[in-house]
Amino acid sequence: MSQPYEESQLYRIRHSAAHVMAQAMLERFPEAHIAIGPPIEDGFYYDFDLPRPIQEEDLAWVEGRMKEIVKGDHPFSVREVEVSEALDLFRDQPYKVELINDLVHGRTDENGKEIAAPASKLTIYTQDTFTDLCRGPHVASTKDINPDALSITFKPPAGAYWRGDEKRPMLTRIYGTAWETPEQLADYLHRLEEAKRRDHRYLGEKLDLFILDPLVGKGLPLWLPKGAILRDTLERWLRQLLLDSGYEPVVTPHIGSIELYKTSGHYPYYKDTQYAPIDVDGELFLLKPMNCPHHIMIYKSELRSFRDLPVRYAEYGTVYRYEKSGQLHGLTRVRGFTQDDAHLFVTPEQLESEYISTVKLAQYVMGTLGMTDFRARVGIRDPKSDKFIGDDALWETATKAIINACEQLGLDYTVEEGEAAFYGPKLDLVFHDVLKREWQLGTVQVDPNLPERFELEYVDSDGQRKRPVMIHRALFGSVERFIGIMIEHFGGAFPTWLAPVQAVLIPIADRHIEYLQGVVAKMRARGLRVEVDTSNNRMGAKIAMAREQQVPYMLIAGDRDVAAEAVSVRLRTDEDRGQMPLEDAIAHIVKVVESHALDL
RNA sequence: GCCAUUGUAGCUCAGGGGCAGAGCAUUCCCUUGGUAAGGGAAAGGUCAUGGGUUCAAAUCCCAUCAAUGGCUCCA
Repeated sequence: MSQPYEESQLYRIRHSAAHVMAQAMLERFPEAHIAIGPPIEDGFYYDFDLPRPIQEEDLAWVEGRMKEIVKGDHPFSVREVEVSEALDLFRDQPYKVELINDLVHGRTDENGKEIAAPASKLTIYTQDTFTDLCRGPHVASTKDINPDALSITFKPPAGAYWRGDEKRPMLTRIYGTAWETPEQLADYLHRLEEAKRRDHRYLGEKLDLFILDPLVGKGLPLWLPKGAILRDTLERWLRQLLLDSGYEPVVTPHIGSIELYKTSGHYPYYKDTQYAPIDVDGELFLLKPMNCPHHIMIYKSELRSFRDLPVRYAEYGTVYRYEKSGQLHGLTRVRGFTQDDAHLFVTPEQLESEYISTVKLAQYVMGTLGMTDFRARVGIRDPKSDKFIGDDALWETATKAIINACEQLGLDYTVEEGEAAFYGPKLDLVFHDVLKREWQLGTVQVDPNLPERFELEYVDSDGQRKRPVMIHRALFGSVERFIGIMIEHFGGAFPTWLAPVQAVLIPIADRHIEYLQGVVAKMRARGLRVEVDTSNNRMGAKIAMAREQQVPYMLIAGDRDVAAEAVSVRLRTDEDRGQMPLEDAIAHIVKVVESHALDL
């Protein structure tokens, strides 16, 4: 288990399967050019430059042919060749020639990564009739690939730029998946199904949470009442938490003068993702792409004493960013979104402890929601890039403060170069969702640069004017994205305190409706969100529908319950709690809601 | 934005040059049923939009718009 993926048998199987796919593809498309085909998580792919678009029939044929080749028991043989021989071997394959030249001239490897030294020898692997430039490793023989644990038709073909560069040709990428046993393949396909069932776009519609309407505009979600109450509940909770933690709410407008963003330095960095400026009487305004400059101006509105610090301003700030149409995706990638944004202005001495308590707050918030599968990523600047402003000393102390905080918090963190914000280094909490995709949610950033640019000051105890440090932080990141991820995390079965409908009251016959309407009044008076199902369905159908909607509690009432001032309690988990006195049932649900419990 | 695919009722989808279809949802009627969907009827459509080919287009062709899977980028 501790063996790295790259050294595992599964990795070899997938790498070898990619070669088998390339062989079959070249049989189907003899004039195709082949690019690269590495193993990836859960499978492999190979990129091709094809003479025509690939059809489903082609994929089916190639998959069938792959299984034949695999059964053929062809050994994978490796041979070391001179550069000249390699160039000759692959003279009809321009992508391979480019790879060879980059390797021998010591520029980059097949992944586009820089390499330390030029390669003097190259290796080629051959199975059956197919030879590929490859560093290996491979399985001994094609028979080590289980034909019943192999599929390339499970996923549609995709476009991919040669070497990931949007200026280079668009190739056709064919994904495959391969496992050691058919059971593992079935398991994987089942996982994909499960991910589909949890997809927030599917659940968003099924649970009436939000819609995206082309007439409104793409990437601009509309929150339906049920989605809005969930969002509002989440926002109110965090707002109160922030008030309790010494934050002050502020409110800022949706557009701002372009001069503001030129001063902050945002303008050149965000140019590509901004909407065109709005001309108002000859003055240019931008739809707000971020909130920080506005909060800075609030800080600047009066002279600050060291006694005032830390100043903590929080806002649900809606920002607008132009995203290319192809990358819009449900709630997780939109063009107008709301950050749970806050900016803390602290003295250099306060930085570390304030930073630590901010990260702790983020951990508390995620812990309460039961979303705890995180990794910590420290993003520092890439010294070779010009994407980062400010001088080295400021960056160094800011970066040190973050690393120190991580150490003190005992976080398991990685440091990644080039991942910083343009104004300072940051710690991102990267969440792993059910598909094992990574999402940056919370971020806590140290910014020594904007205080410089805006000439922020405070008067210290010695009467001297000094420069504060800023912390930019968001715990959810984007409320839209966060809720999208939350929908998938819970599969729509939200903790009771967040569930749009917390209980459905189900009468067994119409004569029980009146009793349940009394129950509704009582529960609503306790702040619960409940509904009576007065539809003309049988009880079984009402239960099925409440289950579909993932309503946590179903309170059923018939003659026996009315007579006993009780309800029969059933949970969305199918657990039957039996008859409970009405007051007990209500008290239990109120307790679950107020404690933000994850269990019912 | 780029490559590929798709767009038919509110939703999920069938149909594929010659009368517009089903299930669920909606409305109404019957049924009043004790823990995963009782029965019947009605209503619902410029087949994404615009142009073209044809005696005839939802169906074939072109363009546009949107969605989906990827790539690149990102909260």
